[in-house]
Amino acid sequence: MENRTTDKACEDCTKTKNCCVKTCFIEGEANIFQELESKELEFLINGKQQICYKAGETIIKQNTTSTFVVCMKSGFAKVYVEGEKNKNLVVKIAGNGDFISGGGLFDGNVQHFTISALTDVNCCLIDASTLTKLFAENNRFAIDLLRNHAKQNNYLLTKMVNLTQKYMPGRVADTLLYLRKEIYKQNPFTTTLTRQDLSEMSNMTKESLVRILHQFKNSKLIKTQQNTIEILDEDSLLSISKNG
Amino acid sequence: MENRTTDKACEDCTKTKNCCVKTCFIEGEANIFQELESKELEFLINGKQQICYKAGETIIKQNTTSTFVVCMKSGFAKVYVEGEKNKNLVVKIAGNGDFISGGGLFDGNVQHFTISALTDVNCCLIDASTLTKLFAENNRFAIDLLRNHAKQNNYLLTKMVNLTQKYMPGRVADTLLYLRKEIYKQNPFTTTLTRQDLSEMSNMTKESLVRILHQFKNSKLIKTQQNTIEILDEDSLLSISKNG
DNA sequence: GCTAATTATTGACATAAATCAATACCGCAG
DNA sequence: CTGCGGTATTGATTTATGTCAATAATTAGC
Repeated sequence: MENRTTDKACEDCTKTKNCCVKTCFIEGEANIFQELESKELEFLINGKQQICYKAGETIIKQNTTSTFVVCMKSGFAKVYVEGEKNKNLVVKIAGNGDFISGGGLFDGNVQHFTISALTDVNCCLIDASTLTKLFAENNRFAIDLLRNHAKQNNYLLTKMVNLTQKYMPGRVADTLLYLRKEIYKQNPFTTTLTRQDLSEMSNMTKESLVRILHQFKNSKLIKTQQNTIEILDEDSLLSISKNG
Repeated sequence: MENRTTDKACEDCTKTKNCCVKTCFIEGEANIFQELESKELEFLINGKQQICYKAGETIIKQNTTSTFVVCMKSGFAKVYVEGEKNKNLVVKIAGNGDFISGGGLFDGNVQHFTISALTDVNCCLIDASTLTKLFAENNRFAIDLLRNHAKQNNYLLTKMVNLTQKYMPGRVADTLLYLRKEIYKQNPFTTTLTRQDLSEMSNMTKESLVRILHQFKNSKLIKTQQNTIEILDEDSLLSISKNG
């Protein structure tokens, strides 16, 4: 838990205690706090730590023990598993409002993935014990947490099938569509992900990824300029994703 | 939910209402009911259906809508995702006491995998609404369910990395060790899984699986006789699993 | 108990994708 | 502006694994 920095936004948040949980997680993927009453939120807020990370910093390190759950306030982070032989598998990109549980929570407290900041990241660390204490008062909150876990489960299942049963072009198409639709939500999107990162999302070498991007470019499916990618023919990418 | 049969065990259970949840899930993987009080168990038992399936029958079909959670009482079932092009991926084998949630529970009620009986199976179907009603009375139960989901999550994460980052021998070694340690829990074990099933657990073609088994046999790592497999050199298999 | 139908095994070949290697490009420190 | 470290791109080659095809071995039906 080294590498902490405190910027202006964090100071503001500490002062008002009104920023992170209460205000910032309304729109997120999980929207996990919607069921909480004010006093319950207050309880959470008192227990949390709001931390800022610089791009490149490690937020959670795989195989370390911790009981924190990460709530993203701003910025993007990559969630990945470090395999043997220096091979990583990027599981997902976490963005605004995402609630990254799983890991060791409720299961031994050992983190099963590393989370690393792609941009400057402002996030909260909430201790698991704070969460579980709330269950007694508000069981709908437990259901929300379960829903978050179930979604994650189904996401992993789908990803596993995609990675094992599709050829490279299909996997790259998946990665591009995921970034466009789920993460950046705009069409020419600019990313801080390197080709290496993209290849680790798509389960292939960086050389293979580059070649596929080149093919897509030649076929007028996408346009690329350094780290800016524009999807020109979404329908074709979708059909490639469905394995053509 | 067709193909229901009722055998003696089920009749007994219906009479006594003391069999499935209360008695049979003490030793299971999840042991999800340990936190429940008697009257809460009674509530569950009243809402459940105890069903017997014959080997080969489908218990849950992917992409159908249902709100059931499956609790295995006896027998084995395979849990698999049906991908495109008739390619399946066997995610896990469910055995005695296993609690198979995930699927659509808390997330749209659409099943994300198929469960099919490998042997005759005796199991309970419990409606999700029955479970969630219990949360209000007993929040530790929610935590147990969360733990079950978290374990499943971490299992999927590990499996995903294994399937994508290991060569075939490593994947087959994983499959054999999994069956021996987690499922059958004895050394010469006899399985009803076909080579096709084994290959779908290991993400390869049946031909490749057969070849690897043959290699293992030649190297004196295992002994096979039809559907009975004996692991002779567990240490070597473990080292192959760690990628050699 | 015998034929039909699955399932398992083995071999020859094709190919998707990794590896190795070389060069080109870019951002940054001086 | 200039050289340096990392990132990106492209090509040549190797290799792991799938596909196709033929045969053997089991299991199931009559």
